[in-house]
Amino acid sequence: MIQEQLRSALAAAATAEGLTAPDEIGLEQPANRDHGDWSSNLALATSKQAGTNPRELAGRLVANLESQNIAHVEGIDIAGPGFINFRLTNSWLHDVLTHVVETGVENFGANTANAGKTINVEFVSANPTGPLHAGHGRGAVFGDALAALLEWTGYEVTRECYLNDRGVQMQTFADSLSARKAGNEPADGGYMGQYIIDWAGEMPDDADPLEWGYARALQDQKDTLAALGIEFDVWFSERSLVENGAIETALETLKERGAIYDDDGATWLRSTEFGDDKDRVLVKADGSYTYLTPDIAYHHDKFGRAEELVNVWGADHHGYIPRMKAAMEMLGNDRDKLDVQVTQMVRLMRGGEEVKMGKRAGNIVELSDLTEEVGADATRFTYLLQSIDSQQTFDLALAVSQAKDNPVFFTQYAHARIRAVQNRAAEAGAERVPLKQADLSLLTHEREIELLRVLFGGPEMVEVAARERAPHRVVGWVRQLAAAVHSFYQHKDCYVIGDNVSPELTQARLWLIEAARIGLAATLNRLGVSAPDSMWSDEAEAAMSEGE
RNA sequence: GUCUCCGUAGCUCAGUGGAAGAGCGCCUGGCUUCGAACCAGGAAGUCGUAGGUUCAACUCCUACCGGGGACUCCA
Repeated sequence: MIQEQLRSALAAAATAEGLTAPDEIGLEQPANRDHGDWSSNLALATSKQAGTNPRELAGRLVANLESQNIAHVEGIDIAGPGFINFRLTNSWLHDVLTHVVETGVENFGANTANAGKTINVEFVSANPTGPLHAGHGRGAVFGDALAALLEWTGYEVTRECYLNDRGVQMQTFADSLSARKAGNEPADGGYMGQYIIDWAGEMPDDADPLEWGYARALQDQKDTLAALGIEFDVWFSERSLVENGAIETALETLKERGAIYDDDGATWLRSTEFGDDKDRVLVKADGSYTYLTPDIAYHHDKFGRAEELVNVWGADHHGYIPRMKAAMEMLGNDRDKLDVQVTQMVRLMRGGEEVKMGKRAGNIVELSDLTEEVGADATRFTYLLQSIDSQQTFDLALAVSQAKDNPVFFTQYAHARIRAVQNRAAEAGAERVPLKQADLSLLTHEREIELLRVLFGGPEMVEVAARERAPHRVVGWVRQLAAAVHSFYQHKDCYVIGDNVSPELTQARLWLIEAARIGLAATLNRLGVSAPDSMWSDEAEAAMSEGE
């Protein structure tokens, strides 16, 4: 690709000047087009080494670069403190179009940087004692999109959900169901939601409340997740850790390593020795485990199944990270291979007013209600709009609006518009010729070039987004591509078919929009959002054709 | 008090040490020939404050200010 060409040319120029170029020569696409298509800081980075000022060094480097006659380069300037700016002919972007079409929707943006590596992404992991709420939704969609993003870079990904299916909260849940079944209020600290009453009503008389309730809650969560297109490869039961002795084994191992001690009748983990701010109880004075203990065994188990682990946790669990990392280190795992992604809170708004109440669960809004109200596509896309590091305001009214201030609509509409043009071309008899026969050099309009420029950035976006564990970057990019599509589509000089458009130009533009469509569809697919061929609902379409 | 996330345009938020961004809102313009749920242009910034590192800091480091969250032998 173009970067490699430019980098090797820069490296050669540096060598000719007797300089040692940095391992990674700085090269970027300046935001400001006046600064050329590509810009390098090589002279700035090596001027000290050269013992001269950056601009003078840049002058010598440019003289050398010009003598190299680099492909696609039509001019090299020196700017500012000593940047070397390359101006390129459009031909380099025409190569991009070909490349995009060749990779197709399946492989657009994909790379193999992590091929052969296994990674386990654990997310949701909500107690199986009730429905998922809107807060879970953010972690659920983030985790699923992150998993897809990691697959995009070659990882073999396991999507996993941990089930806290033993312990006191399960008993509390069962007791609450029993109480409601008997027509009583749950005891203090019990589950008070309306769903407990509903479920108690469904529960057969002879059912074991704990087992029946567990199955009921789990099914509810699975249905909610399925409606969002989320499926797990592994549902990992905490009970299995008791049954196979993994918890006892982990405790034994920690004991052998001197990582635990007894005090006050309880067993403590020396987590302060590995970065925690206090030691943690593993076995309480009454002999039962704390929440942490099975979880340690669980994470240790995951390390046996994947090279790298990612956990998606809510902000309320951030304090839990140091003790888990400490425990993993004490069990001989690489703490840096456990990456915990923390999602900040979500506020739900509807037309400027905060939404706090759900239909069934009372003081929480259920994820299933949210999905039903705004649809799976808008739910996913909206959750993914922002970095998980920022608190989010999720506006339900905006998510369903059919206007460009709704990013979901704006982006999907770009895909539908391309389909509309392609259909119109087909109706007009403009059959797309094979790519090799199309004259892409006709694509010179500013809007066309901008589209190609954005498409070029796709693969790098994927690299960065995966490295940063940041699906929201994918969303940002696809919105940018959608904007470029709308801008191209709208421009009077950029019609794909028309009396003023030569058949050759029509062909080039048909391929251009197909490339853009590939970029949109590939990216939306990875985000788990559909790339529709039409924005009209079936009913609206039916109504229209009846009206004709 | 400790930990953590956030602080960038009026609002909601992007921003990978390199030359300040998007959408909304506001102002202006664009469908009597195409494809206006859209597009184009404009106004709007002490990047919380103060230091430090660097040729270069919104970005890294330190301290402070303001806001959210977490700090159980709960889960």
